[in-house]
Amino acid sequence: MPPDDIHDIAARRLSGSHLRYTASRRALVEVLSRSPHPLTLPQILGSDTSLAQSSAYRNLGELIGAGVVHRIVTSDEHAHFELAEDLTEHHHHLICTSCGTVTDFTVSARLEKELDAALGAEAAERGFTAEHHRLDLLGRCADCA
Amino acid sequence: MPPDDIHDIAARRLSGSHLRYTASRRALVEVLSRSPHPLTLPQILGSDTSLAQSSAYRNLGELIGAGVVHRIVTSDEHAHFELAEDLTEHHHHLICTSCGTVTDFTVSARLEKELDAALGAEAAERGFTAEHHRLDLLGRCADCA
DNA sequence: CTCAGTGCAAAGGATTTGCATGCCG
DNA sequence: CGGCATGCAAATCCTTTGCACTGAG
Repeated sequence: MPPDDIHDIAARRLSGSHLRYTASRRALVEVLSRSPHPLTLPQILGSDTSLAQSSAYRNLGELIGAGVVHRIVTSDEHAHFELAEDLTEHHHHLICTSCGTVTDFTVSARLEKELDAALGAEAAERGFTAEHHRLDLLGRCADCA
Repeated sequence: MPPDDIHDIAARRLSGSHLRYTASRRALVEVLSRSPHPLTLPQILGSDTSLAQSSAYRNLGELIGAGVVHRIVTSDEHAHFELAEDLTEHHHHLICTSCGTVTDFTVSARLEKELDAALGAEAAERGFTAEHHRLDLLGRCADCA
């Protein structure tokens, strides 16, 4: 999907909640869409000091509420942010327990399907309404090994 | 495995780091071993007010360091604690995005094996040293549905 | 004009840490 | 006796919130 569409979608989802797709919000989506992996708030602000930290958190919150951004919680001190899966594609995370870096990866469609089947059965059995699954691999990244 | 063995193992692992298996620590392990699912610190203290909150956090930290306890981070405000997998058995979590409750479940050995194979391959390809994987199902529990 | 967006400063809240005391070995 | 363990209170630090001001439509 062409990069521009992401902004169109984001704008549409925000307007659904009477929220504007301001330059700040567009910038956040832009940064996240360019990154090959989820980013922490410090990383997001990193270069661009023009946006106040509180505004960044606030806007990410709005974007999350609108289903544009997804927040990933690891044992790392900071949370990590990435675009919602339906704006990218379903994937999983390699999480370095040493430096906290999060990297994306995918598994075969077949395995993915088996997972969904197994999880769906488990959920049904307990009256649990499944929203989505999370499969992460924890360990040491090449740099920290 | 008989419950008592858990304490023996815990004591042994702690002593390896010159740490004592005190009554407080034993109590923490006992509470976690009796619970059918991971607990938050407030839940752990819950009934037993005899242990100071700071000591509970500190002891859980020691137990985690000794590989006796495992800390689970969700988007919930509190972290959840459970016994290390080698003291129980490999399992996964159903996490309620509404009330934060964490419930255990397992999948077939065959699927588990496929997962390990797929994840292992992915890790090897990137020079990532895998420690363990995490497969969770997020959604609404029966009570919150 | 109205109301959402933004920055700054202050508040929140889970978790950690400093320090003095208690207690096991 | 020496050193870990514990309580209490204070400190941390990511994240959220209050408030006044600015700006888009």
